[in-house]
Amino acid sequence: MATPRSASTRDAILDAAERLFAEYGPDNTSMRQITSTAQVNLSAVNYHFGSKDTLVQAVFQRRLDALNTERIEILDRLETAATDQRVDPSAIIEAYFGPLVRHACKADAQRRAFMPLQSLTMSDPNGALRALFAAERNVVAQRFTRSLLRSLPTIPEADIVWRFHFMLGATAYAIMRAERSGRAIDQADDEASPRPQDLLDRLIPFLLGGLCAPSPRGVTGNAFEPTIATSTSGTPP
Amino acid sequence: MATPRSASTRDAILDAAERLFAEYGPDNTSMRQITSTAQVNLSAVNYHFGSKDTLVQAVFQRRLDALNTERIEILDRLETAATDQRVDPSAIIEAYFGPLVRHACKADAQRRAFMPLQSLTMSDPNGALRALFAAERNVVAQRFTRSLLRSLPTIPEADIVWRFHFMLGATAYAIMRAERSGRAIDQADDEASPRPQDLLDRLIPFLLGGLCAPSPRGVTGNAFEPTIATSTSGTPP
DNA sequence: GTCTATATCATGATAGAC
DNA sequence: GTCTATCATGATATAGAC
Repeated sequence: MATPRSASTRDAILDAAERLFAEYGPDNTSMRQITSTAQVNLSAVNYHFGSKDTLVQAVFQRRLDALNTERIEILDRLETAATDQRVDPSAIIEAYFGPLVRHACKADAQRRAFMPLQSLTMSDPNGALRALFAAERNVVAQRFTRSLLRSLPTIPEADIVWRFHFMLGATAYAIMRAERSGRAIDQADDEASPRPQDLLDRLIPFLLGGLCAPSPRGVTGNAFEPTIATSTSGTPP
Repeated sequence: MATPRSASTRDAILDAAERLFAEYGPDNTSMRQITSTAQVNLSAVNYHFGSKDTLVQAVFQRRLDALNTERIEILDRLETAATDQRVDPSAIIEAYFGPLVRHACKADAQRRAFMPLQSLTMSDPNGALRALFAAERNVVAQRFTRSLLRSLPTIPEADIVWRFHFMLGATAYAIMRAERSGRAIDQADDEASPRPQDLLDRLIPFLLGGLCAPSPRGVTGNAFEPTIATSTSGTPP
């Protein structure tokens, strides 16, 4: 926000941190690893980001913004293309999870290994990260939840919200498995990463099947509600 | 294996480590925190477990063993109760994921907060843990995969295997969300934890719907195979 | 078996010259 | 803005008395 002069080293730090975080996780990545990988001075990270926590935050934020922008663009196109407002639910799911999977599996330009960010967000013990993302994630999640509601009028809203979380979990886990099989951050071949489309072909039918599953006996009571707020429901954690 | 004398302090360490790991993750838990919580000496953990890594391993192993034993017992009962070998698939899913969810949400005796172990296993950056669990997990996963195959003859085996992983991811994520909302490790009320049955009532239909979803166009080629090996398929990562 | 005391090391952050 | 040098802290692990 304040002093973006010499964006070069700043971005070098972000890129290096992103690679290393993807491989080892933020906790197991030292600032010295980051700065030596980025070939910048150790103090540069404190100068540009203030602290390691702020750097972690910035790394995640950068990718999350790009991801959500792409997701919203796709959904916009889908909704304007549909004559009525009933978009194919499979396309909605693809619009949300497709960019995530593709980003996660992408071999980035010269560097390899990209961050399965939301996967790591899941398991971070630092609550600050989660809180920071909650706001922005809710905006796009609400868009998608509303679109799914219109597309699947027979599914109760509470089920849509719950199952959206379940879908996220299934996808995140699948991404991690796919990423880990890529291994070895230092290898040079940029195209050996697992094909994201193969994973999506397996994943989307599962997600759609789960999303559209019949609700059992009367479990309409919102025992404890997930965190994506639609219009009515609050956020307990 | 070698020297189980004075199991008291050993178990105290395991219990304390389990609580703290669940709250902060193994990486963000120091041995000093563990030993002071367990009210044992710092050196005791090195004496009993050799290193911190071995302790982490032991903590996970203990719970995983109990979990798998329970799962197999339930599945055994289901299969002997069924006249033919076709068990209700919903019951099979419950047999696998029910104990996991219940364990994760359980308020343990005097202590509160239990570990969502497989959830953390997902995100551990240490490959050793994963490798260690792979063998034992495969044994029970194979049992369940075979049972699901008999129960759902129309679903291709490859889909069963893939979707088993997706189910694991959805469950792990849901557990983490439920656990995190429990918060605060030191509070005294043992029964305030989220009801596991409420979560299961939401989760099982989703899992069943995803598992039984129709397979789309011909994606029978095993592009990259998940790690649970049945009879025919290998394990690429 | 258990403890005190300590060795050894890596981390995040900062001070101050340039 | 960038660097060197350093601080203070907390980590795991070990040596050796009891």
